[in-house]
Amino acid sequence: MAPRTTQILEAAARLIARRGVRGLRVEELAAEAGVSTGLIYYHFKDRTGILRHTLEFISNRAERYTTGRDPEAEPLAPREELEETLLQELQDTPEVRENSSAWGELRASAVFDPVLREDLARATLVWVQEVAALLGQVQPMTPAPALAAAGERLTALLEGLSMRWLSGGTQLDHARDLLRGAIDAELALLRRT
Amino acid sequence: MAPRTTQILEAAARLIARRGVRGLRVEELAAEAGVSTGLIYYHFKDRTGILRHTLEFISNRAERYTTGRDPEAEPLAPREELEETLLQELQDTPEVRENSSAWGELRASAVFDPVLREDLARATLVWVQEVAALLGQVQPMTPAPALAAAGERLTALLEGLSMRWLSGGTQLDHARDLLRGAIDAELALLRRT
DNA sequence: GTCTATAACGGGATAGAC
DNA sequence: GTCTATCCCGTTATAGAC
Repeated sequence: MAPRTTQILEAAARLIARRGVRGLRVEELAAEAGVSTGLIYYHFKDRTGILRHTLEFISNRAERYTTGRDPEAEPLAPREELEETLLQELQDTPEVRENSSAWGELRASAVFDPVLREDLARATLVWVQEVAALLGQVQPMTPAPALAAAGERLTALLEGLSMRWLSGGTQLDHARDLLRGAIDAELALLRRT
Repeated sequence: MAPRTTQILEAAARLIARRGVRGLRVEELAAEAGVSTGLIYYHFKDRTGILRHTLEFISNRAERYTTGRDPEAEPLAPREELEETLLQELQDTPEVRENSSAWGELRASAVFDPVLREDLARATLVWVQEVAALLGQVQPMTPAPALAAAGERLTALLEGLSMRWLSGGTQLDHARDLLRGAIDAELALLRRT
Protein backbone atom coordinates (compact mmCIF):
# COMPACT_ATOMS: atom_id res chain seq x y z
CA MET A 1 0.00 0.00 0.00
CA ALA A 2 1.36 3.37 -1.04
CA PRO A 3 2.26 5.79 1.72
CA ARG A 4 -0.32 8.24 0.46
CA THR A 5 -3.14 5.75 0.81
CA THR A 6 -2.14 4.93 4.37
CA GLN A 7 -2.06 8.60 5.16
CA ILE A 8 -5.58 9.01 3.81
CA LEU A 9 -6.88 5.99 5.70
CA GLU A 10 -5.39 7.21 8.96
CA ALA A 11 -7.09 10.53 8.43
CA ALA A 12 -10.34 8.75 7.60
CA ALA A 13 -10.19 6.77 10.84
CA ARG A 14 -9.59 9.96 12.79
CA LEU A 15 -12.41 11.74 11.07
CA ILE A 16 -14.90 8.92 11.40
CA ALA A 17 -14.14 8.77 15.09
CA ARG A 18 -14.78 12.50 15.31
CA ARG A 19 -17.76 12.96 13.05
CA GLY A 20 -19.04 9.53 12.31
CA VAL A 21 -19.50 7.76 9.02
CA ARG A 22 -22.48 10.00 8.46
CA GLY A 23 -20.44 13.10 9.09
CA LEU A 24 -17.54 12.14 6.89
CA ARG A 25 -17.08 14.73 4.13
CA VAL A 26 -14.72 13.86 1.37
CA GLU A 27 -13.49 17.42 1.17
CA GLU A 28 -12.82 17.47 4.89
CA LEU A 29 -11.03 14.17 4.59
CA ALA A 30 -8.83 15.65 1.89
CA ALA A 31 -7.92 18.56 4.14
CA GLU A 32 -7.22 16.29 7.12
CA ALA A 33 -5.00 14.06 5.03
CA GLY A 34 -3.32 16.97 3.30
CA VAL A 35 -4.28 15.86 -0.19
CA SER A 36 -6.85 16.80 -2.78
CA THR A 37 -10.29 15.33 -3.20
CA GLY A 38 -9.36 14.23 -6.67
CA LEU A 39 -6.63 12.01 -5.31
CA ILE A 40 -9.00 10.35 -2.91
CA TYR A 41 -11.39 9.43 -5.70
CA TYR A 42 -8.46 8.29 -7.76
CA HIS A 43 -7.45 5.79 -5.08
CA PHE A 44 -10.78 4.73 -3.65
CA LYS A 45 -13.23 5.22 -6.49
CA ASP A 46 -16.11 6.57 -4.42
CA ARG A 47 -17.35 7.26 -0.93
CA THR A 48 -18.21 3.64 -0.25
CA GLY A 49 -14.75 2.62 -1.37
CA ILE A 50 -13.29 4.92 1.24
CA LEU A 51 -15.44 3.32 3.93
CA ARG A 52 -14.62 -0.21 2.88
CA HIS A 53 -10.91 0.37 2.95
CA THR A 54 -11.11 2.23 6.22
CA LEU A 55 -12.92 -0.68 7.83
CA GLU A 56 -10.21 -3.02 6.67
CA PHE A 57 -7.53 -0.65 7.87
CA ILE A 58 -9.14 -0.31 11.27
CA SER A 59 -9.58 -3.97 11.91
CA ASN A 60 -6.00 -4.70 10.94
CA ARG A 61 -4.85 -2.03 13.29
CA ALA A 62 -7.01 -3.39 16.11
CA GLU A 63 -5.48 -6.82 15.68
CA ARG A 64 -2.07 -5.28 15.95
CA TYR A 65 -2.63 -3.48 19.20
CA THR A 66 -4.50 -6.42 20.63
CA THR A 67 -1.76 -8.87 19.82
CA GLY A 68 1.25 -6.69 20.33
CA ARG A 69 2.65 -6.96 23.82
CA ASP A 70 6.01 -5.92 25.12
CA PRO A 71 8.19 -9.02 24.56
CA GLU A 72 10.26 -8.02 27.61
CA ALA A 73 7.34 -8.37 29.99
CA GLU A 74 6.61 -11.75 31.47
CA PRO A 75 3.83 -13.63 29.78
CA LEU A 76 0.47 -13.04 31.40
CA ALA A 77 -1.58 -15.71 33.05
CA PRO A 78 -4.42 -16.78 30.72
CA ARG A 79 -7.06 -15.16 32.86
CA GLU A 80 -5.22 -11.85 32.88
CA GLU A 81 -4.56 -12.01 29.20
CA LEU A 82 -8.23 -12.54 28.49
CA GLU A 83 -9.25 -9.69 30.70
CA GLU A 84 -6.63 -7.38 29.34
CA THR A 85 -7.49 -8.17 25.75
CA LEU A 86 -11.11 -7.29 26.29
CA LEU A 87 -10.58 -4.28 28.52
CA GLN A 88 -8.17 -2.87 26.01
CA GLU A 89 -11.17 -1.82 23.97
CA LEU A 90 -12.47 0.28 26.82
CA GLN A 91 -9.77 2.87 27.23
CA ASP A 92 -9.82 6.57 26.73
CA THR A 93 -6.91 6.84 24.34
CA PRO A 94 -7.19 8.39 20.90
CA GLU A 95 -6.43 5.14 19.13
CA VAL A 96 -8.99 3.08 21.00
CA ARG A 97 -11.60 5.79 20.78
CA GLU A 98 -10.99 5.99 17.05
CA ASN A 99 -11.21 2.28 16.55
CA SER A 100 -14.25 1.87 18.73
CA SER A 101 -16.29 4.66 17.30
CA ALA A 102 -15.34 3.82 13.77
CA TRP A 103 -16.20 0.21 14.45
CA GLY A 104 -19.56 1.16 15.88
CA GLU A 105 -20.26 3.40 12.94
CA LEU A 106 -19.41 0.74 10.46
CA ARG A 107 -21.50 -1.81 12.29
CA ALA A 108 -24.45 0.57 12.21
CA SER A 109 -23.90 1.43 8.58
CA ALA A 110 -23.70 -2.22 7.62
CA VAL A 111 -27.32 -2.63 8.64
CA PHE A 112 -28.26 -0.59 5.60
CA ASP A 113 -25.28 -1.13 3.36
CA PRO A 114 -24.81 -4.72 2.22
CA VAL A 115 -21.43 -3.84 0.75
CA LEU A 116 -19.96 -3.47 4.20
CA ARG A 117 -21.43 -6.63 5.65
CA GLU A 118 -19.04 -9.22 4.40
CA ASP A 119 -15.91 -7.50 5.63
CA LEU A 120 -17.51 -6.78 8.94
CA ALA A 121 -18.64 -10.35 9.44
CA ARG A 122 -15.17 -11.62 8.68
CA ALA A 123 -13.50 -9.20 11.06
CA THR A 124 -15.99 -10.08 13.77
CA LEU A 125 -15.34 -13.78 13.34
CA VAL A 126 -11.62 -13.32 13.75
CA TRP A 127 -12.19 -11.42 16.93
CA VAL A 128 -14.66 -13.90 18.38
CA GLN A 129 -12.30 -16.76 17.70
CA GLU A 130 -9.46 -14.95 19.34
CA VAL A 131 -11.49 -14.45 22.49
CA ALA A 132 -12.74 -18.03 22.40
CA ALA A 133 -9.15 -19.24 22.21
CA LEU A 134 -8.23 -17.18 25.25
CA LEU A 135 -11.22 -18.55 27.12
CA GLY A 136 -10.04 -22.03 26.21
CA GLN A 137 -6.71 -21.31 27.82
CA VAL A 138 -8.39 -20.28 31.03
CA GLN A 139 -10.73 -23.26 31.06
CA PRO A 140 -9.06 -26.08 29.15
CA MET A 141 -11.14 -29.11 28.26
CA THR A 142 -14.19 -26.96 27.61
CA PRO A 143 -16.13 -28.03 24.50
CA ALA A 144 -15.49 -25.71 21.58
CA PRO A 145 -19.11 -24.65 21.08
CA ALA A 146 -19.34 -23.42 24.66
CA LEU A 147 -16.19 -21.40 24.16
CA ALA A 148 -17.47 -19.95 20.93
CA ALA A 149 -20.75 -18.93 22.55
CA ALA A 150 -19.00 -17.24 25.43
CA GLY A 151 -16.71 -15.47 22.99
CA GLU A 152 -19.65 -14.22 21.01
CA ARG A 153 -21.42 -12.96 24.09
CA LEU A 154 -18.40 -11.20 25.48
CA THR A 155 -17.56 -9.47 22.24
CA ALA A 156 -21.18 -8.51 21.59
CA LEU A 157 -21.45 -7.15 25.11
CA LEU A 158 -18.26 -5.22 24.56
CA GLU A 159 -19.71 -3.64 21.46
CA GLY A 160 -22.82 -2.71 23.38
CA LEU A 161 -20.85 -1.22 26.24
CA SER A 162 -18.61 0.69 23.86
CA MET A 163 -21.60 2.31 22.26
CA ARG A 164 -22.99 3.32 25.61
CA TRP A 165 -19.69 4.73 26.63
CA LEU A 166 -19.24 6.64 23.39
CA SER A 167 -22.78 7.91 23.37
CA GLY A 168 -22.27 9.29 26.84
CA GLY A 169 -24.65 7.07 28.76
CA THR A 170 -22.10 5.05 30.71
CA GLN A 171 -18.89 6.11 32.41
CA LEU A 172 -15.78 4.35 31.21
CA ASP A 173 -14.85 2.92 34.62
CA HIS A 174 -18.32 1.61 35.06
CA ALA A 175 -18.28 -0.04 31.68
CA ARG A 176 -15.02 -1.72 32.59
CA ASP A 177 -16.49 -3.04 35.83
CA LEU A 178 -19.47 -4.39 33.98
CA LEU A 179 -17.25 -6.17 31.51
CA ARG A 180 -15.19 -7.72 34.29
CA GLY A 181 -18.40 -8.95 35.86
CA ALA A 182 -19.44 -10.54 32.61
CA ILE A 183 -16.11 -12.32 32.32
CA ASP A 184 -16.66 -13.72 35.81
CA ALA A 185 -20.13 -14.84 34.90
CA GLU A 186 -19.03 -16.51 31.68
CA LEU A 187 -16.11 -18.30 33.28
CA ALA A 188 -18.33 -19.54 36.08
CA LEU A 189 -20.70 -20.88 33.48
CA LEU A 190 -17.93 -22.62 31.56
CA ARG A 191 -16.70 -24.27 34.72
CA ARG A 192 -20.08 -25.90 35.11
CA THR A 193 -20.18 -27.17 31.53
CA MET B 1 -50.70 14.31 20.15
CA ALA B 2 -52.55 15.06 16.95
CA PRO B 3 -53.30 12.11 14.69
CA ARG B 4 -51.21 13.66 11.94
CA THR B 5 -48.10 13.76 14.07
CA THR B 6 -48.50 10.14 15.06
CA GLN B 7 -48.91 9.23 11.46
CA ILE B 8 -45.68 11.02 10.60
CA LEU B 9 -43.78 9.42 13.45
CA GLU B 10 -44.93 5.97 12.49
CA ALA B 11 -43.71 6.61 8.99
CA ALA B 12 -40.42 7.93 10.34
CA ALA B 13 -39.89 4.77 12.39
CA ARG B 14 -40.57 2.64 9.35
CA LEU B 15 -38.25 4.66 7.20
CA ILE B 16 -35.42 4.78 9.69
CA ALA B 17 -35.66 1.04 10.04
CA ARG B 18 -35.44 0.74 6.28
CA ARG B 19 -32.87 3.35 5.37
CA GLY B 20 -31.23 4.40 8.58
CA VAL B 21 -31.06 7.79 10.20
CA ARG B 22 -28.60 8.91 7.61
CA GLY B 23 -30.81 7.69 4.82
CA LEU B 24 -33.88 9.47 6.10
CA ARG B 25 -35.01 12.04 3.53
CA VAL B 26 -37.60 14.49 4.62
CA GLU B 27 -39.24 14.40 1.25
CA GLU B 28 -39.41 10.64 1.32
CA LEU B 29 -40.83 10.80 4.82
CA ALA B 30 -43.53 13.12 3.59
CA ALA B 31 -44.46 10.69 0.85
CA GLU B 32 -44.46 7.73 3.21
CA ALA B 33 -46.68 9.56 5.68
CA GLY B 34 -48.90 10.92 2.96
CA VAL B 35 -48.35 14.55 3.88
CA SER B 36 -46.29 17.46 2.59
CA THR B 37 -42.79 18.39 3.63
CA GLY B 38 -44.06 21.75 4.79
CA LEU B 39 -46.27 20.08 7.36
CA ILE B 40 -43.41 18.11 8.73
CA TYR B 41 -41.33 21.21 9.28
CA TYR B 42 -44.37 22.88 10.78
CA HIS B 43 -44.68 20.18 13.42
CA PHE B 44 -41.08 19.26 14.07
CA LYS B 45 -39.12 22.37 13.23
CA ASP B 46 -36.16 20.65 11.58
CA ARG B 47 -34.57 17.32 10.81
CA THR B 48 -33.17 16.88 14.30
CA GLY B 49 -36.61 17.58 15.73
CA ILE B 50 -37.96 14.72 13.68
CA LEU B 51 -35.29 12.41 15.03
CA ARG B 52 -35.80 13.44 18.63
CA HIS B 53 -39.52 12.88 18.50
CA THR B 54 -39.11 9.62 16.68
CA LEU B 55 -36.78 8.35 19.38
CA GLU B 56 -39.34 9.24 22.02
CA PHE B 57 -42.08 7.63 20.00
CA ILE B 58 -40.11 4.45 19.56
CA SER B 59 -39.20 4.02 23.17
CA ASN B 60 -42.77 4.58 24.27
CA ARG B 61 -43.92 2.03 21.80
CA ALA B 62 -41.28 -0.46 22.97
CA GLU B 63 -42.46 -0.04 26.54
CA ARG B 64 -45.95 -0.76 25.42
CA TYR B 65 -45.22 -3.97 23.66
CA THR B 66 -42.90 -5.06 26.41
CA THR B 67 -45.43 -4.42 29.13
CA GLY B 68 -48.59 -5.35 27.33
CA ARG B 69 -49.56 -8.93 27.91
CA ASP B 70 -52.82 -10.64 27.35
CA PRO B 71 -54.70 -10.21 30.64
CA GLU B 72 -56.47 -13.50 30.00
CA ALA B 73 -53.28 -15.51 30.09
CA GLU B 74 -52.02 -16.71 33.40
CA PRO B 75 -49.24 -14.61 34.89
CA LEU B 76 -45.80 -15.85 33.96
CA ALA B 77 -43.28 -17.13 36.44
CA PRO B 78 -40.64 -14.44 37.09
CA ARG B 79 -37.96 -16.35 35.25
CA GLU B 80 -40.16 -16.75 32.17
CA GLU B 81 -41.23 -13.16 32.28
CA LEU B 82 -37.62 -12.00 32.35
CA GLU B 83 -36.68 -14.23 29.47
CA GLU B 84 -39.69 -13.28 27.44
CA THR B 85 -39.18 -9.58 28.00
CA LEU B 86 -35.63 -9.75 26.73
CA LEU B 87 -36.24 -12.17 23.89
CA GLN B 88 -39.08 -10.03 22.67
CA GLU B 89 -36.46 -7.72 21.20
CA LEU B 90 -35.07 -10.50 19.07
CA GLN B 91 -37.97 -11.34 16.83
CA ASP B 92 -38.39 -11.02 13.12
CA THR B 93 -41.59 -8.99 13.11
CA PRO B 94 -41.86 -5.61 11.42
CA GLU B 95 -42.46 -3.78 14.67
CA VAL B 96 -39.49 -5.24 16.48
CA ARG B 97 -37.25 -4.86 13.49
CA GLU B 98 -38.28 -1.24 13.23
CA ASN B 99 -37.72 -0.54 16.86
CA SER B 100 -34.41 -2.32 16.98
CA SER B 101 -32.88 -0.81 13.94
CA ALA B 102 -34.16 2.63 14.73
CA TRP B 103 -32.84 2.24 18.24
CA GLY B 104 -29.45 1.15 16.97
CA GLU B 105 -29.35 4.03 14.54
CA LEU B 106 -30.20 6.54 17.19
CA ARG B 107 -27.65 5.08 19.56
CA ALA B 108 -25.01 5.35 16.87
CA SER B 109 -26.07 8.85 15.95
CA ALA B 110 -25.97 9.98 19.57
CA VAL B 111 -22.24 9.36 19.61
CA PHE B 112 -21.85 12.40 17.39
CA ASP B 113 -25.00 14.30 18.15
CA PRO B 114 -25.22 15.58 21.73
CA VAL B 115 -28.82 16.62 21.18
CA LEU B 116 -29.91 13.01 21.13
CA ARG B 117 -27.92 11.89 24.13
CA GLU B 118 -30.14 12.96 26.95
CA ASP B 119 -33.29 11.34 25.64
CA LEU B 120 -31.41 8.19 24.84
CA ALA B 121 -29.83 7.98 28.28
CA ARG B 122 -33.20 8.40 29.92
CA ALA B 123 -34.85 5.75 27.78
CA THR B 124 -31.97 3.38 28.46
CA LEU B 125 -32.24 3.90 32.19
CA VAL B 126 -35.93 3.05 32.21
CA TRP B 127 -35.22 -0.12 30.34
CA VAL B 128 -32.32 -1.16 32.57
CA GLN B 129 -34.41 -0.62 35.67
CA GLU B 130 -37.23 -2.67 34.27
CA VAL B 131 -34.89 -5.58 33.65
CA ALA B 132 -33.27 -5.16 37.05
CA ALA B 133 -36.70 -5.33 38.67
CA LEU B 134 -37.47 -8.55 36.84
CA LEU B 135 -34.15 -10.00 37.92
CA GLY B 136 -35.04 -9.06 41.48
CA GLN B 137 -38.21 -11.06 41.21
CA VAL B 138 -36.29 -14.11 40.10
CA GLN B 139 -33.65 -13.73 42.78
CA PRO B 140 -35.20 -11.90 45.71
CA MET B 141 -32.90 -10.61 48.46
CA THR B 142 -30.22 -9.73 45.94
CA PRO B 143 -28.56 -6.37 46.65
CA ALA B 144 -29.79 -3.66 44.32
CA PRO B 145 -26.38 -2.80 42.80
CA ALA B 146 -25.88 -6.39 41.71
CA LEU B 147 -29.28 -6.36 40.06
CA ALA B 148 -28.56 -3.08 38.36
CA ALA B 149 -25.24 -4.35 37.01
CA ALA B 150 -26.82 -7.51 35.65
CA GLY B 151 -29.56 -5.42 34.07
CA GLU B 152 -27.05 -3.18 32.40
CA ARG B 153 -25.09 -6.11 31.07
CA LEU B 154 -28.11 -7.93 29.72
CA THR B 155 -29.49 -4.88 27.98
CA ALA B 156 -26.11 -3.88 26.58
CA LEU B 157 -25.60 -7.41 25.34
CA LEU B 158 -29.01 -7.32 23.76
CA GLU B 159 -28.12 -4.15 21.92
CA GLY B 160 -24.94 -5.76 20.70
CA LEU B 161 -26.71 -8.90 19.56
CA SER B 162 -29.41 -6.88 17.83
CA MET B 163 -26.82 -5.03 15.83
CA ARG B 164 -25.17 -8.26 14.78
CA TRP B 165 -28.48 -9.69 13.80
CA LEU B 166 -29.51 -6.63 11.83
CA SER B 167 -26.15 -6.26 10.15
CA GLY B 168 -26.41 -9.83 8.98
CA GLY B 169 -23.59 -11.37 10.97
CA THR B 170 -25.64 -13.49 13.34
CA GLN B 171 -28.74 -15.58 12.75
CA LEU B 172 -31.75 -14.67 14.81
CA ASP B 173 -32.10 -18.08 16.46
CA HIS B 174 -28.48 -18.08 17.36
CA ALA B 175 -28.73 -14.63 18.89
CA ARG B 176 -31.66 -15.82 20.97
CA ASP B 177 -29.67 -18.81 22.21
CA LEU B 178 -26.80 -16.57 23.14
CA LEU B 179 -29.09 -14.29 25.08
CA ARG B 180 -30.62 -17.19 26.96
CA GLY B 181 -27.14 -18.34 27.86
CA ALA B 182 -26.31 -14.90 29.20
CA ILE B 183 -29.42 -14.91 31.35
CA ASP B 184 -28.31 -18.24 32.79
CA ALA B 185 -24.87 -16.89 33.46
CA GLU B 186 -26.15 -13.75 35.14
CA LEU B 187 -28.63 -15.58 37.32
CA ALA B 188 -25.97 -18.04 38.39
CA LEU B 189 -23.79 -15.12 39.35
CA LEU B 190 -26.57 -13.45 41.32
CA ARG B 191 -27.21 -16.63 43.21
CA ARG B 192 -23.65 -16.55 44.45
CA THR B 193 -23.83 -12.92 45.58
C1' DG C 1 -0.06 10.30 -9.03
C1' DT C 2 -1.55 14.57 -7.88
C1' DC C 3 -3.76 18.95 -8.30
C1' DT C 4 -7.49 22.67 -9.48
C1' DA C 5 -11.73 23.81 -11.02
C1' DT C 6 -16.25 22.87 -11.72
C1' DA C 7 -20.18 20.20 -13.07
C1' DA C 8 -24.17 18.07 -11.33
C1' DC C 9 -27.27 16.89 -7.98
C1' DG C 10 -29.58 15.96 -3.77
C1' DG C 11 -31.97 17.44 -0.14
C1' DG C 12 -32.95 20.74 3.90
C1' DA C 13 -35.54 24.47 4.71
C1' DT C 14 -38.86 28.51 3.87
C1' DA C 15 -42.51 31.63 1.86
C1' DG C 16 -46.94 32.31 1.05
C1' DA C 17 -51.55 30.73 -0.53
C1' DC C 18 -55.51 28.31 1.10
C1' DG D 1 -53.00 22.97 9.87
C1' DT D 2 -51.86 21.83 5.43
C1' DC D 3 -50.20 22.32 0.74
C1' DT D 4 -47.31 23.89 -3.45
C1' DA D 5 -43.49 25.89 -5.21
C1' DT D 6 -38.93 27.05 -4.93
C1' DC D 7 -34.60 28.69 -3.22
C1' DC D 8 -30.03 27.62 -2.21
C1' DC D 9 -26.47 25.42 0.01
C1' DG D 10 -23.42 21.50 0.77
C1' DT D 11 -21.56 17.49 -1.21
C1' DT D 12 -20.20 13.98 -4.36
C1' DA D 13 -17.91 13.10 -8.29
C1' DT D 14 -15.45 14.13 -12.72
C1' DA D 15 -12.58 16.57 -16.39
C1' DG D 16 -8.45 17.94 -17.62
C1' DA D 17 -3.91 20.19 -16.74
C1' DC D 18 0.61 19.16 -14.79
